[in-house]
Amino acid sequence: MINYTDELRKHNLKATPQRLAISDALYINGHMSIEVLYELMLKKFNSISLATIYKNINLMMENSFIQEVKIPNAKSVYELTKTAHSHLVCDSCGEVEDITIDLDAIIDEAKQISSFKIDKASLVLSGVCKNCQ
Amino acid sequence: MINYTDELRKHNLKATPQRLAISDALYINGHMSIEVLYELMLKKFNSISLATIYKNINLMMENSFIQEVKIPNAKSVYELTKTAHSHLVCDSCGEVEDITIDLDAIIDEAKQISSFKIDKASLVLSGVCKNCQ
DNA sequence: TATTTTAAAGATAAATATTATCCTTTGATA
DNA sequence: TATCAAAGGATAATATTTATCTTTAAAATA
Ligand SMILES: [Mn+2]
Ligand SMILES: [Mn+2]
Ligand SMILES: [Zn+2]
Ligand SMILES: [Zn+2]
Repeated sequence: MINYTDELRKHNLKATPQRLAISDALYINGHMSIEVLYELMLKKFNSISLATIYKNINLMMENSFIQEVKIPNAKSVYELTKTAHSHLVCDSCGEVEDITIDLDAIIDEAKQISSFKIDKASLVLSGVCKNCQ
Repeated sequence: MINYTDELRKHNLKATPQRLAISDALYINGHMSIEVLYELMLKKFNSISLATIYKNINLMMENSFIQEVKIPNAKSVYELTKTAHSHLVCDSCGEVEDITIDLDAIIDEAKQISSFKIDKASLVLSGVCKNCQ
Protein backbone atom coordinates (compact mmCIF):
# COMPACT_ATOMS: atom_id res chain seq x y z
CA MET A 1 0.00 0.00 0.00
CA ILE A 2 1.59 3.18 -1.25
CA ASN A 3 1.32 6.50 0.53
CA TYR A 4 0.06 9.05 -1.95
CA THR A 5 0.42 12.11 0.27
CA ASP A 6 3.42 13.54 -1.54
CA GLU A 7 2.14 12.56 -4.95
CA LEU A 8 -1.13 14.39 -4.31
CA ARG A 9 0.70 17.48 -3.08
CA LYS A 10 2.89 17.51 -6.16
CA HIS A 11 -0.33 17.90 -8.11
CA ASN A 12 -1.54 20.72 -5.88
CA LEU A 13 -4.07 18.56 -4.13
CA LYS A 14 -4.44 18.45 -0.38
CA ALA A 15 -3.90 14.98 0.96
CA THR A 16 -7.24 14.23 2.57
CA PRO A 17 -8.16 10.75 3.77
CA GLN A 18 -10.76 10.53 1.01
CA ARG A 19 -8.21 11.37 -1.66
CA LEU A 20 -5.69 8.95 -0.26
CA ALA A 21 -8.33 6.24 -0.34
CA ILE A 22 -9.31 7.09 -3.92
CA SER A 23 -5.66 7.02 -4.96
CA ASP A 24 -5.18 3.70 -3.24
CA ALA A 25 -8.27 2.20 -4.81
CA LEU A 26 -7.12 3.26 -8.26
CA TYR A 27 -3.66 1.89 -7.58
CA ILE A 28 -5.05 -1.45 -6.52
CA ASN A 29 -7.84 -1.78 -9.07
CA GLY A 30 -6.22 -0.06 -12.01
CA HIS A 31 -9.30 1.31 -13.77
CA MET A 32 -12.56 2.20 -12.06
CA SER A 33 -15.86 3.78 -13.01
CA ILE A 34 -17.41 6.50 -10.88
CA GLU A 35 -20.08 4.23 -9.49
CA VAL A 36 -17.74 1.38 -8.62
CA LEU A 37 -15.35 3.80 -6.97
CA TYR A 38 -18.19 5.31 -4.97
CA GLU A 39 -19.42 1.92 -3.79
CA LEU A 40 -15.92 1.03 -2.70
CA MET A 41 -15.34 4.32 -0.91
CA LEU A 42 -18.62 3.91 0.95
CA LYS A 43 -17.16 0.87 2.63
CA LYS A 44 -14.32 2.94 3.99
CA PHE A 45 -16.23 6.16 4.72
CA ASN A 46 -19.81 5.29 5.44
CA SER A 47 -20.98 8.85 4.91
CA ILE A 48 -18.85 9.93 1.98
CA SER A 49 -20.85 12.04 -0.44
CA LEU A 50 -21.13 11.16 -4.09
CA ALA A 51 -20.39 14.82 -4.71
CA THR A 52 -17.02 14.30 -3.08
CA ILE A 53 -16.25 11.59 -5.59
CA TYR A 54 -17.23 13.79 -8.52
CA LYS A 55 -15.42 16.85 -7.19
CA ASN A 56 -12.27 14.86 -6.64
CA ILE A 57 -12.38 13.05 -9.95
CA ASN A 58 -12.79 16.37 -11.74
CA LEU A 59 -10.10 18.15 -9.78
CA MET A 60 -7.69 15.25 -10.07
CA MET A 61 -8.23 15.24 -13.82
CA GLU A 62 -7.65 18.97 -14.09
CA ASN A 63 -4.40 18.51 -12.21
CA SER A 64 -3.42 15.49 -14.29
CA PHE A 65 -3.24 13.25 -11.27
CA ILE A 66 -5.66 10.87 -12.93
CA GLN A 67 -6.90 10.28 -16.47
CA GLU A 68 -10.22 9.34 -17.97
CA VAL A 69 -10.41 6.38 -20.33
CA LYS A 70 -13.38 6.44 -22.67
CA ILE A 71 -14.52 3.01 -23.73
CA PRO A 72 -16.83 2.05 -26.60
CA ASN A 73 -20.27 0.98 -25.37
CA ALA A 74 -19.38 1.39 -21.73
CA LYS A 75 -18.96 3.95 -19.01
CA SER A 76 -15.70 5.80 -18.64
CA VAL A 77 -13.13 4.53 -16.21
CA TYR A 78 -10.41 6.46 -14.41
CA GLU A 79 -6.84 5.61 -13.62
CA LEU A 80 -3.77 7.13 -12.02
CA THR A 81 -1.74 9.02 -14.59
CA LYS A 82 1.24 7.06 -15.80
CA THR A 83 3.37 6.85 -18.91
CA ALA A 84 1.33 6.88 -22.09
CA HIS A 85 -0.24 3.55 -22.92
CA SER A 86 -3.16 1.99 -24.74
CA HIS A 87 -6.02 -0.16 -23.52
CA LEU A 88 -7.52 -3.56 -24.09
CA VAL A 89 -11.20 -3.97 -23.25
CA CYS A 90 -13.08 -7.22 -22.96
CA ASP A 91 -16.48 -7.01 -24.66
CA SER A 92 -17.67 -9.88 -22.53
CA CYS A 93 -16.75 -8.96 -18.96
CA GLY A 94 -15.74 -5.33 -19.32
CA GLU A 95 -12.25 -5.88 -17.98
CA VAL A 96 -9.84 -3.08 -18.90
CA GLU A 97 -6.16 -3.84 -19.23
CA ASP A 98 -3.15 -1.72 -20.02
CA ILE A 99 -1.04 -2.44 -23.05
CA THR A 100 2.02 -0.58 -24.17
CA ILE A 101 2.39 -0.28 -27.90
CA ASP A 102 4.58 2.15 -29.73
CA LEU A 103 2.31 4.43 -31.76
CA ASP A 104 5.02 6.66 -33.19
CA ALA A 105 4.82 5.14 -36.64
CA ILE A 106 1.06 5.62 -36.68
CA ILE A 107 1.35 9.20 -35.50
CA ASP A 108 4.00 9.96 -38.11
CA GLU A 109 1.81 8.53 -40.81
CA ALA A 110 -1.12 10.61 -39.61
CA LYS A 111 1.01 13.73 -39.63
CA GLN A 112 1.98 13.09 -43.21
CA ILE A 113 -1.47 12.45 -44.60
CA SER A 114 -3.27 15.15 -42.63
CA SER A 115 -2.77 18.84 -41.96
CA PHE A 116 -3.13 18.43 -38.20
CA LYS A 117 -0.44 19.09 -35.66
CA ILE A 118 -0.83 15.87 -33.68
CA ASP A 119 0.31 15.50 -30.09
CA LYS A 120 -1.67 12.70 -28.54
CA ALA A 121 -2.99 9.30 -29.53
CA SER A 122 -5.69 7.37 -27.76
CA LEU A 123 -6.05 3.73 -28.71
CA VAL A 124 -8.59 1.27 -27.33
CA LEU A 125 -8.56 -2.30 -28.57
CA SER A 126 -11.68 -4.39 -28.04
CA GLY A 127 -11.98 -8.12 -27.91
CA VAL A 128 -12.29 -11.02 -25.51
CA CYS A 129 -9.99 -11.53 -22.57
CA LYS A 130 -8.23 -14.76 -21.73
CA ASN A 131 -10.73 -15.54 -19.03
CA CYS A 132 -13.81 -15.08 -21.21
CA GLN A 133 -12.55 -16.99 -24.24
CA MET B 1 -28.58 15.07 -51.27
CA ILE B 2 -28.80 11.31 -51.01
CA ASN B 3 -32.04 9.44 -50.42
CA TYR B 4 -31.56 7.17 -47.44
CA THR B 5 -34.86 5.34 -47.68
CA ASP B 6 -33.41 2.06 -48.91
CA GLU B 7 -30.38 2.29 -46.69
CA LEU B 8 -32.56 2.71 -43.61
CA ARG B 9 -34.75 -0.22 -44.61
CA LYS B 10 -31.72 -2.41 -45.09
CA HIS B 11 -31.01 -1.78 -41.45
CA ASN B 12 -34.59 -2.64 -40.43
CA LEU B 13 -35.49 0.96 -39.82
CA LYS B 14 -38.65 2.56 -41.16
CA ALA B 15 -37.89 5.48 -43.40
CA THR B 16 -39.58 8.29 -41.55
CA PRO B 17 -39.04 11.93 -42.50
CA GLN B 18 -37.20 12.45 -39.20
CA ARG B 19 -34.82 9.60 -39.88
CA LEU B 20 -34.20 10.72 -43.41
CA ALA B 21 -33.36 14.17 -42.08
CA ILE B 22 -31.02 12.76 -39.44
CA SER B 23 -29.30 10.63 -42.06
CA ASP B 24 -28.94 13.60 -44.32
CA ALA B 25 -27.57 15.80 -41.56
CA LEU B 26 -24.97 13.19 -40.67
CA TYR B 27 -24.06 12.78 -44.30
CA ILE B 28 -23.57 16.49 -44.73
CA ASN B 29 -21.92 17.28 -41.41
CA GLY B 30 -19.97 14.09 -40.89
CA HIS B 31 -19.91 13.94 -37.11
CA MET B 32 -22.53 15.45 -34.83
CA SER B 33 -23.29 15.52 -31.12
CA ILE B 34 -26.79 14.86 -29.83
CA GLU B 35 -27.40 18.49 -28.97
CA VAL B 36 -26.14 19.88 -32.26
CA LEU B 37 -28.20 17.33 -34.16
CA TYR B 38 -31.26 18.25 -32.13
CA GLU B 39 -30.81 21.96 -32.78
CA LEU B 40 -30.48 21.29 -36.48
CA MET B 41 -33.50 19.02 -36.62
CA LEU B 42 -35.59 21.62 -34.84
CA LYS B 43 -35.10 23.90 -37.81
CA LYS B 44 -36.63 21.29 -40.08
CA PHE B 45 -39.30 19.95 -37.70
CA ASN B 46 -40.27 22.70 -35.33
CA SER B 47 -41.93 20.26 -32.94
CA ILE B 48 -39.54 17.32 -33.07
CA SER B 49 -39.05 15.82 -29.64
CA LEU B 50 -35.64 15.38 -28.10
CA ALA B 51 -36.82 11.88 -27.22
CA THR B 52 -37.15 11.18 -30.92
CA ILE B 53 -33.50 12.08 -31.38
CA TYR B 54 -32.41 9.81 -28.55
CA LYS B 55 -34.65 6.94 -29.60
CA ASN B 56 -33.38 7.12 -33.15
CA ILE B 57 -29.73 7.48 -32.23
CA ASN B 58 -30.02 4.44 -29.98
CA LEU B 59 -31.94 2.35 -32.49
CA MET B 60 -29.67 3.34 -35.35
CA MET B 61 -26.67 2.34 -33.28
CA GLU B 62 -28.20 -1.02 -32.38
CA ASN B 63 -28.80 -1.64 -36.06
CA SER B 64 -25.32 -0.45 -37.00
CA PHE B 65 -26.66 2.29 -39.22
CA ILE B 66 -24.62 4.81 -37.27
CA GLN B 67 -21.66 4.69 -34.89
CA GLU B 68 -20.70 6.59 -31.80
CA VAL B 69 -17.27 8.21 -31.60
CA LYS B 70 -16.04 8.85 -28.08
CA ILE B 71 -13.70 11.78 -27.84
CA PRO B 72 -11.35 12.73 -24.99
CA ASN B 73 -12.61 15.73 -23.02
CA ALA B 74 -15.65 16.21 -25.22
CA LYS B 75 -19.10 14.88 -25.87
CA SER B 76 -19.61 11.91 -28.13
CA VAL B 77 -20.40 12.48 -31.77
CA TYR B 78 -22.24 10.18 -34.16
CA GLU B 79 -21.65 9.34 -37.78
CA LEU B 80 -23.05 7.14 -40.52
CA THR B 81 -21.41 3.73 -40.45
CA LYS B 82 -18.72 3.38 -43.07
CA THR B 83 -15.54 1.41 -43.57
CA ALA B 84 -13.37 1.32 -40.45
CA HIS B 85 -11.37 4.46 -39.91
CA SER B 86 -9.74 6.55 -37.21
CA HIS B 87 -10.30 10.12 -36.10
CA LEU B 88 -8.47 13.38 -35.74
CA VAL B 89 -9.80 15.84 -33.18
CA CYS B 90 -8.83 19.47 -32.85
CA ASP B 91 -8.31 20.42 -29.21
CA SER B 92 -8.91 24.02 -30.13
CA CYS B 93 -12.13 24.06 -32.13
CA GLY B 94 -13.43 20.55 -31.58
CA GLU B 95 -13.47 19.68 -35.26
CA VAL B 96 -13.56 15.93 -35.90
CA GLU B 97 -12.07 14.58 -39.09
CA ASP B 98 -11.78 11.10 -40.54
CA ILE B 99 -8.41 9.59 -41.22
CA THR B 100 -7.71 6.19 -42.65
CA ILE B 101 -4.67 4.48 -41.22
CA ASP B 102 -3.88 0.81 -41.42
CA LEU B 103 -3.86 -0.53 -37.87
CA ASP B 104 -3.18 -4.16 -38.73
CA ALA B 105 0.42 -4.05 -37.59
CA ILE B 106 -0.65 -2.53 -34.29
CA ILE B 107 -3.37 -5.11 -33.81
CA ASP B 108 -0.97 -7.93 -34.62
CA GLU B 109 1.49 -6.63 -32.10
CA ALA B 110 -1.23 -6.37 -29.48
CA LYS B 111 -2.29 -9.94 -30.17
CA GLN B 112 1.24 -11.13 -29.63
CA ILE B 113 1.94 -9.36 -26.38
CA SER B 114 -1.50 -9.92 -24.82
CA SER B 115 -3.76 -12.89 -24.27
CA PHE B 116 -6.80 -11.09 -25.72
CA LYS B 117 -8.62 -12.12 -28.84
CA ILE B 118 -8.76 -8.69 -30.50
CA ASP B 119 -11.31 -7.75 -33.13
CA LYS B 120 -11.62 -4.00 -33.11
CA ALA B 121 -9.39 -0.98 -32.75
CA SER B 122 -10.50 2.53 -31.95
CA LEU B 123 -7.97 5.29 -32.49
CA VAL B 124 -8.45 8.98 -31.80
CA LEU B 125 -5.61 11.38 -32.50
CA SER B 126 -5.71 14.77 -30.85
CA GLY B 127 -4.00 17.94 -31.92
CA VAL B 128 -4.62 21.20 -33.68
CA CYS B 129 -6.28 21.45 -37.05
CA LYS B 130 -4.94 23.44 -39.99
CA ASN B 131 -7.38 26.24 -39.35
CA CYS B 132 -6.49 26.68 -35.68
CA GLN B 133 -2.72 26.52 -36.05
C1' DT C 1 -56.46 1.88 -53.46
C1' DA C 2 -58.55 1.04 -48.85
C1' DT C 3 -57.74 -1.39 -44.76
C1' DT C 4 -55.04 -3.21 -41.12
C1' DT C 5 -51.13 -3.56 -38.36
C1' DT C 6 -47.23 -2.11 -36.12
C1' DA C 7 -43.74 0.96 -35.28
C1' DA C 8 -42.49 5.72 -34.64
C1' DA C 9 -43.45 10.53 -33.23
C1' DG C 10 -44.58 13.87 -29.84
C1' DA C 11 -45.51 15.27 -25.14
C1' DT C 12 -44.12 14.74 -20.93
C1' DA C 13 -43.00 12.24 -16.68
C1' DA C 14 -39.49 9.63 -14.57
C1' DA C 15 -35.06 8.14 -13.76
C1' DT C 16 -29.97 8.95 -13.91
C1' DA C 17 -26.06 11.48 -13.89
C1' DT C 18 -23.56 15.53 -12.81
C1' DT C 19 -22.82 20.05 -10.85
C1' DA C 20 -23.71 23.89 -7.62
C1' DT C 21 -24.50 25.76 -3.08
C1' DC C 22 -24.10 26.29 1.70
C1' DC C 23 -22.40 25.27 5.98
C1' DT C 24 -19.10 22.59 8.73
C1' DT C 25 -14.73 20.44 9.17
C1' DT C 26 -9.95 19.92 8.41
C1' DG C 27 -5.24 20.01 6.16
C1' DA C 28 -1.45 23.05 5.53
C1' DT C 29 1.27 26.81 7.00
C1' DA C 30 3.26 29.71 10.19
C1' DT D 1 -1.89 26.35 18.70
C1' DA D 2 -4.12 29.80 15.66
C1' DT D 3 -5.34 31.02 11.01
C1' DC D 4 -7.27 30.34 6.64
C1' DA D 5 -8.18 28.44 2.34
C1' DA D 6 -9.76 24.38 0.74
C1' DA D 7 -12.39 20.11 1.09
C1' DG D 8 -16.19 17.30 2.89
C1' DG D 9 -21.13 16.30 3.59
C1' DA D 10 -25.91 17.26 2.76
C1' DT D 11 -28.78 18.38 -0.49
C1' DA D 12 -30.78 21.37 -4.12
C1' DA D 13 -30.42 22.35 -8.85
C1' DT D 14 -29.22 21.08 -13.66
C1' DA D 15 -28.38 18.23 -17.20
C1' DT D 16 -28.82 14.04 -19.58
C1' DT D 17 -31.18 9.97 -20.84
C1' DT D 18 -34.99 6.80 -20.70
C1' DA D 19 -39.83 5.37 -20.07
C1' DT D 20 -44.72 5.85 -20.75
C1' DC D 21 -48.80 6.96 -23.07
C1' DT D 22 -51.49 8.65 -26.81
C1' DT D 23 -51.62 10.02 -31.58
C1' DT D 24 -49.88 9.59 -36.15
C1' DA D 25 -48.13 7.47 -40.07
C1' DA D 26 -45.16 3.92 -42.62
C1' DA D 27 -45.50 -0.47 -44.52
C1' DA D 28 -47.82 -4.61 -45.43
C1' DT D 29 -51.81 -6.69 -47.43
C1' DA D 30 -56.45 -7.49 -48.86
MN1 LIG E 1 -4.64 2.34 -18.24
MN1 LIG F 1 -15.64 9.24 -38.70
ZN1 LIG G 1 -13.52 -10.91 -20.17
ZN1 LIG H 1 -9.40 23.56 -34.95
